[in-house]
Amino acid sequence: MGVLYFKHDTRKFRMFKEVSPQFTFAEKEKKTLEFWRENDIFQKSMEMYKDAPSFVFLEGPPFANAPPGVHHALARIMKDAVCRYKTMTGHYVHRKAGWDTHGLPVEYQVEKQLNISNKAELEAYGVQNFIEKCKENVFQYEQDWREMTERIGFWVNLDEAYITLSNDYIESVWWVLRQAWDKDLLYQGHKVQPYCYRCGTTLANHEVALGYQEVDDPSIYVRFPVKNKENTYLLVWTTTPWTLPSNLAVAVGEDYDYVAVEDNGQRLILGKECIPSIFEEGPPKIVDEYKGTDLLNWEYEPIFDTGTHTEKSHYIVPGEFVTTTEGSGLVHIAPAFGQDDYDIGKKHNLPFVQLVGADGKFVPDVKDVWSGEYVKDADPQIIENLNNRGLLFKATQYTHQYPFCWRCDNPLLYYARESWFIRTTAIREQMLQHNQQINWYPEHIKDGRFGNWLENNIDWGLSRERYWGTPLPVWVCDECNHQHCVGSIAELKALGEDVPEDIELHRPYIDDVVLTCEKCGGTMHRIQDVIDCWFDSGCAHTAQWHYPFENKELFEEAYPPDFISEGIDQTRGWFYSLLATGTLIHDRPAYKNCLCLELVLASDGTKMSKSRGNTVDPWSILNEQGADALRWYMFTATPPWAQRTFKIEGIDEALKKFMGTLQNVYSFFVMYANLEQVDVLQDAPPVAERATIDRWILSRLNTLINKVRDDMEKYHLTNAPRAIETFVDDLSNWYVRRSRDRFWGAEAGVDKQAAYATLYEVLVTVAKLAAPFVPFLSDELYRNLVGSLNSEAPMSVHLAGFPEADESFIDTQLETDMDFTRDVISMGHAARNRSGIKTRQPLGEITLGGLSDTEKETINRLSSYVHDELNVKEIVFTEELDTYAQVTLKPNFKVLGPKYGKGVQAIAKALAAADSMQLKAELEAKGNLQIEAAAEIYTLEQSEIDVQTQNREGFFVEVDARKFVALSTELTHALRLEGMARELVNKIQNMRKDADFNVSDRIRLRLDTQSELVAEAFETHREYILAETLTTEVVETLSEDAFTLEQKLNGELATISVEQI
RNA sequence: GGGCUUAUAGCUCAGAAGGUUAGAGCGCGCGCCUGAUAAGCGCGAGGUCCCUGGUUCGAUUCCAGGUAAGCCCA
Repeated sequence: MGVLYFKHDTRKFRMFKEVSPQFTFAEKEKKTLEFWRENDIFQKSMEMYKDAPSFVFLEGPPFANAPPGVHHALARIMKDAVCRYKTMTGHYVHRKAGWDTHGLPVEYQVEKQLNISNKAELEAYGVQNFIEKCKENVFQYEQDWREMTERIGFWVNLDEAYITLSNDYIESVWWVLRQAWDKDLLYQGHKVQPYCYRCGTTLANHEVALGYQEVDDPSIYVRFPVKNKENTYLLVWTTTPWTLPSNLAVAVGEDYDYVAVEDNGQRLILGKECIPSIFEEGPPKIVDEYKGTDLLNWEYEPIFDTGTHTEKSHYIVPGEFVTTTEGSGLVHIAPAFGQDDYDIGKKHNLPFVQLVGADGKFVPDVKDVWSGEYVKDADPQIIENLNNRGLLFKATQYTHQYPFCWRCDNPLLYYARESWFIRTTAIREQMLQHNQQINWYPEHIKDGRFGNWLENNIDWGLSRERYWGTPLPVWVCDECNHQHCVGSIAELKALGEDVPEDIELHRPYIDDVVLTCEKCGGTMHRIQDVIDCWFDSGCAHTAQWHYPFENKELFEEAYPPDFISEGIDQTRGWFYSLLATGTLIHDRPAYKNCLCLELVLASDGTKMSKSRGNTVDPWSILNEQGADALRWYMFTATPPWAQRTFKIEGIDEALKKFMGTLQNVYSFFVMYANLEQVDVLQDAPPVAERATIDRWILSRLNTLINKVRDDMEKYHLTNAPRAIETFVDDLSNWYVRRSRDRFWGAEAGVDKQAAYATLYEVLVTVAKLAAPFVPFLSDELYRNLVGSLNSEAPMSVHLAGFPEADESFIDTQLETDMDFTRDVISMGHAARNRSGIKTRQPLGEITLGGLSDTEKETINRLSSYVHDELNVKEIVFTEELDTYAQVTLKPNFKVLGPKYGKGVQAIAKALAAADSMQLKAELEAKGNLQIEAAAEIYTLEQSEIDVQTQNREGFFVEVDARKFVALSTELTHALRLEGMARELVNKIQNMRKDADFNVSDRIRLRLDTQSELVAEAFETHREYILAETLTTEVVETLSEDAFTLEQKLNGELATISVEQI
């Protein structure tokens, strides 16, 4: 590894690099990127902490089959700030990049690209060709991702990324599955799942959620003839007529009331509460009543031929899910379709009748005309058939939410399929325990959304009947049905026949591998399924290291990862899959800190989507305003876990408000330090000897350091930069504004040196504090400020340590005092505004009222700021509040509430009714006052009373809740002269600028006026005017080239000429 | 339908172990400044703290029930 430090050999006075006023942040950032690249700054930042405590960030792998959007940028920015902060606080930060590659979304894209729409066409195209296309597809936009990642400043190890399609990764996933197998947690079962016949696959839950649509389905009531009860029918409701041929039972609610009613000479059995919704034209005659339990085991005639079975079927069973809020209170049960149905079937040992094939069509066994028909198309025929046979009672339409395949938009069928499962229910308790050990940001995820999800855990349906994924490594013996789960490539080769040395662990290659059965010596073939790609990424904590085949030590150190961060939608996705696998194989939490990110909405507050056309291309921002502005906006506008509406104006604001201000303070500093040739490292006075305002800003700075560190340790990535922003505003608009003349033109000396040293220290520290958030700008500042002076310092801010507060600089009292003083000044400004007298005109006196003794002291101590800011000669305190303000007395509720309870309201009323000034006088005279309220006498101490002030008519007074600031607007002749002098300075300065003089140019000045006031002002304040304007000569005549203007000064005329010397 | 979250100024957000005059930035209006400024500064107007009940001397804050929005799940 190369040099870590700046490369100066000598320490002598150095200039800072000039800061050009012509720039764009985006351009400057590109140069910084180059610097990082050329000097391997990222690698160095890892290298230098090689032996430091490690901090492991685990990257949630994105798919590179679509270009990255702003929400990806959000995630990467958050991840980066944490990693940079951890690096700067002395950690070796693992941050391997990762790519997610498997899964149905990829297959779907490739199918579209190849114009394939079902499995048969795909098989015809060739599985091998198909998966090769998938491989290409998943890296289609990798370059975009890399470029965005780099440009945005996300330091992540892209060159050693883990990739879920690699053999190494798959092998680790196999190993994980084998662990589950050995613990008997991997099993084959039957489960009703949402199934798309077109795609030929079951869908994961979150996929189902993508496709709910409101549709009209048939809603029919069917008569099931009851056995042994003449002319009696069960009235059964369904919205899926196509499942009726597979009906095997009817469920009732045991506690519900049922009735037999007479209808057209027939007796119909139905739920009592269902009568109004079914018989809209009027209630029928009730001829009998039953409890649900009375109906149990009643048998009925099958309405379709379901074949012959040994198991009993077609009778009434109890069902907890039965409701009477819709339907008839009698629920049709077809165990092959619907989870509740399946469970009932299992419980009551019903036969399993599935008259629908995997292609979504009725199987040929169905004797009726709709054999071979797609089930949804058969609905009308079935209804007609029932009608013809007199079994249909009523048919209407029913509008409800029904899931559709998000890929092909076909309705999903709930359909029992053979599937492989991980018995996560067996490790639920451990998962819950581990969840308790995770720090969630925001906290409520732990016991809210995520905790609830874990509580309701069901076994993980793992298998997918697809092509592009990690193959499920289970082989089955053709002879004896023995099953075996392979856990490594070595094992595969040991058990397999002629396994190619470089076998690729994907279909179709892996399907060709035949194993020899350990039990019977027979031939074993792999089951055809691949696994849920959530399982892939869920193994990342382990598989990214190719553990346990490699990196054993590294893994031990790196598990569990310290930090992950993804969208909150990953609660049931990656957050869960990591925890499940982590619990399964390591029985430890899978991560320590999880930062959940909320959705990024478009500027109109709706979801960003391509179809709406309201997406934002990150590049449009990166090229325009730059990465730092985007980052700053992301951090400060909204907490990461709150939904944000993405507004470009917000980025402009970040640019102006924060970056612009910081940049300006920085260029101000560099400009004058160079101009005045100040060696800031030389003779920096001890802090205790510096000016009050220096000590103030240094106190603020060190308080800020504590705050930022504290926030960052708690992953409050919004509070920290917001605090920095406030600080920078104070720095610019108070420290620099109030100290400007100490930097420019002041005599060399301790105070000037102190000002430069202070501002320098502050800027360097701010650069470091801001480095995790705005890595570009902060590095530029740092490199110029530090690199120009100090050859011993690390060559980038990202190699420098994070600031640590020097507690001895923190003076909380001073900070509070300054706040108070600024508050008074602000009120003074308001009063001046009202008076309409501009700040440049000095005023004689300002009167402050309502201040405590300590507050008066504070103002006295910091009086120079009040004088300067408000341009007043004297500060006067008064006790006569009522001269300037209306005064009311209020009880101090916080104190008196607990003391008198109900009495406070009465006291408040009494105080309001009484004469405030009289009471106040009494209070001041005696130290307390007595008041009668609600027939009781209360004695109130001074501390129990709040004296409040309100504005009294009069435009020069500014009042807040308890104090006021009043300006004396009387102008004496002396004040007028001084105001005029400042007016002169102002005009001359403007002329210097208009004439394009350099800041440090000395000038000759000519003043020609008939106004006695102007002439007198000039004479009286001659020295001041000349000094301010760098005038060395005042002359009667000037050359013709001199810049001359006729000016109006507070209404007086004068002709002013200036000329460079 | 269930779970979780959110609701404070036109917009984006702070905030308060419950205390009676609720803050900031942007935007808007007025003014100032124009030799640090992708300009800056100051000041001002702008609020039923979503609604309804309850607890309390006192609720925007706590509790319950609604309403609306979002996410997740059905």
